[in-house]
Amino acid sequence: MGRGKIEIKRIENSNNRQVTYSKRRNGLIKKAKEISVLCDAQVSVIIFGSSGKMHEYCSSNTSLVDILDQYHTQCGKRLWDAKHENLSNELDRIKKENDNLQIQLRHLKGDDITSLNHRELIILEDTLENGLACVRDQKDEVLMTHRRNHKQLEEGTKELHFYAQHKDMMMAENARAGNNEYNQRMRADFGSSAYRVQPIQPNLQRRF
Amino acid sequence: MGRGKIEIKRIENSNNRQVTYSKRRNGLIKKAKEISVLCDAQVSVIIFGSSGKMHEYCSSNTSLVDILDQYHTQCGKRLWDAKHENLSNELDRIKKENDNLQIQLRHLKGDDITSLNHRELIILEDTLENGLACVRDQKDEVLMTHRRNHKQLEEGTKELHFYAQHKDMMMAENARAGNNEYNQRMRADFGSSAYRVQPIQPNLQRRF
DNA sequence: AACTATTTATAAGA
DNA sequence: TTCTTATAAATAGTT
Repeated sequence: MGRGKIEIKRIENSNNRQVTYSKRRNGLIKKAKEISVLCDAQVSVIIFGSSGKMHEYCSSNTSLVDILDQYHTQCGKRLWDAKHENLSNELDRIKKENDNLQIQLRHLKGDDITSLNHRELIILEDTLENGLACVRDQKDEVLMTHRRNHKQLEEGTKELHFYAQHKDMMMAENARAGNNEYNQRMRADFGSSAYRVQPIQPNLQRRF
Repeated sequence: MGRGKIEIKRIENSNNRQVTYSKRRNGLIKKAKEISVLCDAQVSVIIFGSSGKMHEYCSSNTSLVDILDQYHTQCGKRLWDAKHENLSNELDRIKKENDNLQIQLRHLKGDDITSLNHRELIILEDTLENGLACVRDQKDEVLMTHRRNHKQLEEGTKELHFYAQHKDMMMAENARAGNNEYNQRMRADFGSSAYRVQPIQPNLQRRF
């Protein structure tokens, strides 16, 4: 449609090609608009020229995302690349796993167990008994550790009292002998952190 | 371009609209092919008619996915990224929930509890005791139901024996009296499923 | 689905 | 690029 007929094959003259591209691109988009209005159709046209620049048309009653959604629904092709598919599958898998865990958890808490048979109830009971035993052991363990710490603390205190008494005696004796250097060393030793009584830690207090 | 000029607005006659759609759709796709060949362009055309059926053209040197990738690169519009992001977020959320459940579950089974403090151990112990109580109640319940069923079965059997004895007596008596019609009816009655002893169901047997 | 009178698109030239 | 215009192509209405 023009001054002369042309063959439909790549236009070798780059200038001509660019001009034709520009004209026909407008024509194509005009046609797309027309069909969408005349026939109430949803149309998407995306064109990249050889320069790489993009031009797009999408009918007014919709959006490219809508159209691609429909595309996906209708032909089942996996446009939403591998990433999407993988994510989607993993989500499904994890949701199922989640449901399973929820059920197990409820069973262990004694909920929703009316559907279980005798064998399953026995397994559940065993699991709970075992868990309970472990928890009680651990509770004992924590208690013992606490007692041990407490005892050590008391022994430390006794020792401190012993040294303190000792110090008083020695200092009194040395004061009489005029040995001031010794007194200073003793003061320094007993003032150091190694012999200082630590208060019980607040978080330990809270635990018991 | 036809016998008469038309206004570019929705064709109200549905038959005309359908015909025009079909013609113009072919025209559009032909034009798309031509521009892609003549000008070395990448073209994608997607059309949904009012019936909802899809038609598609994509230039031969490429694919829709390629074109959408380029679209994405070039205009930075998110298109399906929003969806991707949603999926990704949900996946993270559910994974976290899953981890939590796994930890709770392990704790209830008595695993990984060395990090728990005394207060937490007590809560865990309570939960386990409560669960155990529920499970034992349910076990009892199942057992009682079974016993009740068993008893009913036994009573049924006794009853059957009574009728069977009764039948023998009656038949003997009637045989002496030559009443064959009565005997036949009795045999039919006691042979019917209503009085047949049901075997204990295999799945019930397996449960106990 | 074919036909065809007309309209529309566009190739080549300016 | 844009305008012009001769001509090819598309298509509206008809059969």
